[in-house]
Amino acid sequence: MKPSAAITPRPLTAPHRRSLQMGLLQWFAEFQRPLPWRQTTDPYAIWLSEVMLQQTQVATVIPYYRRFLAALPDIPTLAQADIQTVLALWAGLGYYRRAHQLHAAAKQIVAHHGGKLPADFLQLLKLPGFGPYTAGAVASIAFHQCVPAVDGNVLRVASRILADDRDIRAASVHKSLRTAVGGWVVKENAGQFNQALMELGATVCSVTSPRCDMCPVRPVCRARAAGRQMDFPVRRRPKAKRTVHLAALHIRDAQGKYLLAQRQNGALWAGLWELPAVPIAVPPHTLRPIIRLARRTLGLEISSARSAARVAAVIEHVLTHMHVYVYIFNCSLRTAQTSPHAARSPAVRPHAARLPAAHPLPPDSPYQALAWLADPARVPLSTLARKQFAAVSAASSD
DNA sequence: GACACGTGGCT
DNA sequence: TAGCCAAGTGT
Repeated sequence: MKPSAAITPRPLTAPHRRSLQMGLLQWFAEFQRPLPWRQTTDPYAIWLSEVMLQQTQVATVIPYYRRFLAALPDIPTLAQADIQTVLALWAGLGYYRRAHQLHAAAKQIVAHHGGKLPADFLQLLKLPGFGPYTAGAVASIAFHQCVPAVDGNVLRVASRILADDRDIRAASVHKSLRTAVGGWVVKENAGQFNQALMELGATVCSVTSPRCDMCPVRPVCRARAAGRQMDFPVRRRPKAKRTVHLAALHIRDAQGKYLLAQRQNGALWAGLWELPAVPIAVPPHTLRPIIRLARRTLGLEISSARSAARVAAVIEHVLTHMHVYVYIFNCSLRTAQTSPHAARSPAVRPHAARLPAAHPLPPDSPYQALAWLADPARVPLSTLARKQFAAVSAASSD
């Protein structure tokens, strides 16, 4: 059977929902791991554990959690502590923004909430470092609010229970699953229920080898019923990187200055400088076909005297979403354009215009400015641009 | 929606 | 081994 199109899975039936709730709570009561933050009802301690556990494994967190709580046992103490002290306690855990935000939130709590965590999901969400997960976890575990706490484990568990064939990586699917799980939460026992779901994901419903034989939720799991527990969650195959070819122009004036181009704001590499380049469909052999493109998209009149010039260097650069090949040509401008002249295009920014001899650009150019620069290192360069200059200087020293 | 952010563990 | 992933958030 062809996999169905990605649609919102139908909700659990009421009997299945009740079976899930009871099975999970009983299982959790019996089999939960005795973790330090499960021995407390202090909202601050619970908050601290939730922040430390973000993208960080339980075993790593435990010693940091103990040490931090011993040194800074409550919110006022944390709020008064020097940030250096906080960071020293966090050192080695990673994601240091969490420590800054924890500290900032403590200060806000002292200033605006009398030193106590607000006992409400939406209030918590306003504090630094509280996203939907942490606000849900603290609201339900510390304050018994009936809200879901959906982390990576819960996403996986819910995806399997519902046999959800949508891409688990999409934020829209996270949101949809948060809503679904919100309908499962046991009102009187929200904190226990949420922790049970996470614990199930961490210890039974694992990524690579779900142990369905010991799963309390097996009777309601649609993936298991179909014998397809390994088919969920569905992860979109990372899109194949598209390949982009660029012809870049290595142009120097009589003083040896480089002609550089500054990327448009909002574009890839926004505001950074590089050799002026034009996109081309296929790897080029000679400069000839580039000349017309340069005139149209860069406003540059390339001399046709060297139109048979070959590629001087090839750069390869890989980004998250594309594979870039840059073919560098050594070329020169027609004489009229090599002489300095003032910027007159509105596309040229004032500071660029102060640079010696900026060039005007067509309105739809991928660049916001062109300028002659003696030393490219003095302007911000993308990694790709650094490769360009490395290649150019290597080629010219041959 | 795509990325950056840190570190450790696993296949 | 080169990714992938772990109790995510902010931009």
